[in-house]
Amino acid sequence: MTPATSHSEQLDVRRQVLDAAIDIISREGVEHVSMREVARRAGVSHQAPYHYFGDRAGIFASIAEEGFHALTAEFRRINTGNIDDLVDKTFRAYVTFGLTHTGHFRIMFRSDLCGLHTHPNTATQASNAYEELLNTVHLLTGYPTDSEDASTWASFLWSTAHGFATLITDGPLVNKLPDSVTFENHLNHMAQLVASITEEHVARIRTTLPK
Amino acid sequence: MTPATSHSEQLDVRRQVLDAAIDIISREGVEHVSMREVARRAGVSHQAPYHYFGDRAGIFASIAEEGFHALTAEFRRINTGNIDDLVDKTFRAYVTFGLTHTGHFRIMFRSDLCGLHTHPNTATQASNAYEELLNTVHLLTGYPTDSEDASTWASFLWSTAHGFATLITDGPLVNKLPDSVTFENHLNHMAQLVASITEEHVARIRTTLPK
DNA sequence: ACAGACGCTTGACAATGTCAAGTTGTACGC
DNA sequence: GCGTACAACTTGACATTGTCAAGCGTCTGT
Repeated sequence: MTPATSHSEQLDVRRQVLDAAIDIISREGVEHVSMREVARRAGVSHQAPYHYFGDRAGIFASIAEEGFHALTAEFRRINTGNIDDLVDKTFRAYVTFGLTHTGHFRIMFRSDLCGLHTHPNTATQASNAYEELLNTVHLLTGYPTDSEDASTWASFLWSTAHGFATLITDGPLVNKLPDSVTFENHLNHMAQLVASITEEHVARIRTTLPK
Repeated sequence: MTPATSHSEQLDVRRQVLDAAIDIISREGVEHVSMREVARRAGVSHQAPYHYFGDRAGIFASIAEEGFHALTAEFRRINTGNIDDLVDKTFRAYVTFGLTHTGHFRIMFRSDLCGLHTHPNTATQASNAYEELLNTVHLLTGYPTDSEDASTWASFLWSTAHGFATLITDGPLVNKLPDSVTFENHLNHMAQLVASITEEHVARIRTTLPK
């Protein structure tokens, strides 16, 4: 309709398309994201999104890229602060991220929606997140970041937090708790369990392999 | 074309539709499952699947139902056998299930595809799996299956295995391992880590809370 | 002044999910 | 033996979708 050429609106369309998609994903699920609906919400024609994202997978790749970038920042913030309770903080941060950025989270691990090797920028951001988690493991255990032990530990931490966040956001787990248990309580107990279990093990490693 | 009324083909269409969908999901991802394609593969008209499943979500609900049923059977088999190495066996069984039944696994935790409260049979099977895992926790720790501690532990085991399986089947994790680490190795180390970490903690609980 | 890019738009196409309305065989009550 | 009812489909239609193709106006550099 209107030409919409004012400078302040230049990149607005890209942002609005992304936000529309993120909103739909978090409310209704990935399947309800359509090119034409996000275009409609951004107030542009059904082909405008193609200019910025190439195709539907391109939108998802951009969302995943944002997501990994934000997650990396969280990990880094934790690692560069007070390093007490690293496991507890990282676990909570991951789960909280999944709950507060559901629109991103639901995309980030869907290789069928945005193949990492066809979207290298997304792959880079995913790598960065994993690298930062290896750093967490290093701070926690002392293992060098390129060691096999470190990758096992990083997988353990990521898997545990990822599994919990997934089951909470999408899975059948949340309804299966005893009535007395609120979600907050459950998260607290899980974070505590993972942290204590991990730190016991780390302490034992440190005594058998001193320095 | 042909009438196809022989008795042996009575429920064949239902099965063939399901198998076609499962095959597509595991090979190409959920998004590539279409009513018309599964009908085509089953050799029937594009409306035939509606007779058995109602709508697209109905197909996914049936697949998830099968998946939870099979997973429950695995858990039960482990719990009723030799109860040594319960954690290791359960972890491996879960991850192996995800890898060998990818078509089912990718659906089972997608509430956007088949809402559990609109598909009660699926919800029942999901509950059964969780109950059996609570039983695992009971055998492992002695906690009563309806206790808060048991649900925390069940969530821990499920989350860890689920997260790992998800990251391996769909996530960016698998490419991030050091070159020297094969998948088999990684699974072995993870299973061992989770098992040892858990059993250390269980042993400590048992000494502080005797009997 | 003008070529080319950027940021869109309009138009078309095949494919999809689903509603509505048949059609065909089989089972069962009477 | 016949009608009714149901199961297991089929055919047809419709709006909506992802994407290709081509066009249009505005800015930018030369």
